[in-house]
Amino acid sequence: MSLATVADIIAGKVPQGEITTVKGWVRTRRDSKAGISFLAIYDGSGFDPVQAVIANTLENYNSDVLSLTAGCSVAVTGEVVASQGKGQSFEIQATKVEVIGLVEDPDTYPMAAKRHSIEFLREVAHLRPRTNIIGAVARVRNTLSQAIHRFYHEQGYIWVSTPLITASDCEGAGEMFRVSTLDNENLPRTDAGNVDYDKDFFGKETFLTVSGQLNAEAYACALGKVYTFGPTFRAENSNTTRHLAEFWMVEPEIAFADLSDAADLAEAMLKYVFKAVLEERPDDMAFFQQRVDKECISRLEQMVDSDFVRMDYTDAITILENCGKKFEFPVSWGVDLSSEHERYLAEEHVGAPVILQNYPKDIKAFYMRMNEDGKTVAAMDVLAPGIGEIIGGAQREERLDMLDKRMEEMNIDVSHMEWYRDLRRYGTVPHAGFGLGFERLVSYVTGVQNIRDVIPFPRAPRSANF
RNA sequence: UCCCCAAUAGUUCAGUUGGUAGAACGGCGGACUGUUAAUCCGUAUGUCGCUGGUUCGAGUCCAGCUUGGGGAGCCA
Repeated sequence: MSLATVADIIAGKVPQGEITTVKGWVRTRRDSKAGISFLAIYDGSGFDPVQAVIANTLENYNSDVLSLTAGCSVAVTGEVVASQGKGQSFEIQATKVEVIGLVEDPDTYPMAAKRHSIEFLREVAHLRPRTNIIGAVARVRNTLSQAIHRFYHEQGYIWVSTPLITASDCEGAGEMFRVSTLDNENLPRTDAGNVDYDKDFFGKETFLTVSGQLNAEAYACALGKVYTFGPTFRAENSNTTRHLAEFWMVEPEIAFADLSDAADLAEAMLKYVFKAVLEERPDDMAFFQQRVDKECISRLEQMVDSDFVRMDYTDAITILENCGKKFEFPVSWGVDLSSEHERYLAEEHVGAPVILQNYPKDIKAFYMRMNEDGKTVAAMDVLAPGIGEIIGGAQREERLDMLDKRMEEMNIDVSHMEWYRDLRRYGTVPHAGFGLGFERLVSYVTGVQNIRDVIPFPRAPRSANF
């Protein structure tokens, strides 16, 4: 007797005639008074449940089997046989049904109904992985995550674990969460009356990181090709379908590389992970295609086979100015593109993700490399239809004098940045990298529109439940 | 943070000019069937988000608040 997953049984990987046990949860029960019941059992191993056929001759048929409802946990033992019914190739002819855990009140079990709004499921985040859609999201998310690690590993990148607690308050990527062990009710004060962070755990002000990039640069300037993949925190009061206070980010950093190399890497990485999802999760993707977004599979298939469009910011402005469309925010060279502009470029003008490059220096961060024109920096954004910015990256300023000039222009406190300047003082090299918002990637791949539904327990302003 | 919309049964929703609460699904009971989110019959659902106001009377009108959704800004 063996223990098998639902996925292996319905895929025919368990030989017919073998006695096996599956452990999982009941999705539905259908009774036939002709003398049998059918249980659809899922265990998370794949999208489709396995059917267990249970004869009323089983000793606990009346006492246990007939009281099973959606959500009950069971262990079913029986012979794997070819199914007599339509809808599945293989099923289990049960010889034993063991009830592990009943649902104590089926009438109020939140997951019992057939259809739920995605908003309701958000309120029961501890139970929603039991649904088809959130289960599928979890598997696709895992596949994307594994594929990202595999991609960088195969390309010779080192995975660097950058710190989540940081003292750099000038990363410029947004508001930060304070990390402190001080007693808020009784804060220590300096003679001048300010909070005395010398008394705090780290002896200085500390925060949760908004990006691992600066630390990743240090390792790239020693190990060549590195990446970070971990959680990131932004205390911005953003209430949208594409922002989280806690999200995961993939940040590769490449030494001896320029902007074009970073764009090449972004394109290759996206194609690699799209291909992995298409190959490894056809069951879940078929569900998303049927119920969430008709285009989700064809979109990925097209992208795997086509070159991404690359466009300079300056050319994008010309396109927007001449497209004849009225925008709420007027377009001219030097403005930061807003959602409507990015949407037009990605969704209407190109109809696919587009890589925008070489932005005006005044709308970008201090560490981005100044171009020869003195007006633009070697920055890039990957804009995805329906999502917007999915990747933001740049070639880093490797020239110390230029870096200092930019930090001065942007009023950045250099005192925390000496270590970062050292990277330019001791054997500096051109290098480049980008940040990929992992949840935005999951959202793009699955077609699930709200970012709060592609992370297990979303954290957002006024929302940190479970 | 700003703009718009919503809140009624476990869930998804309907509820007319203000007159005392309804359907479907799910649950429960039964019928029927190698069933496929089965089908058919029966049955119970409830602090109408909260507080106040208008009114003889408020799920319905008004104000404030709370929560949720969409859009914008910020960004990944």
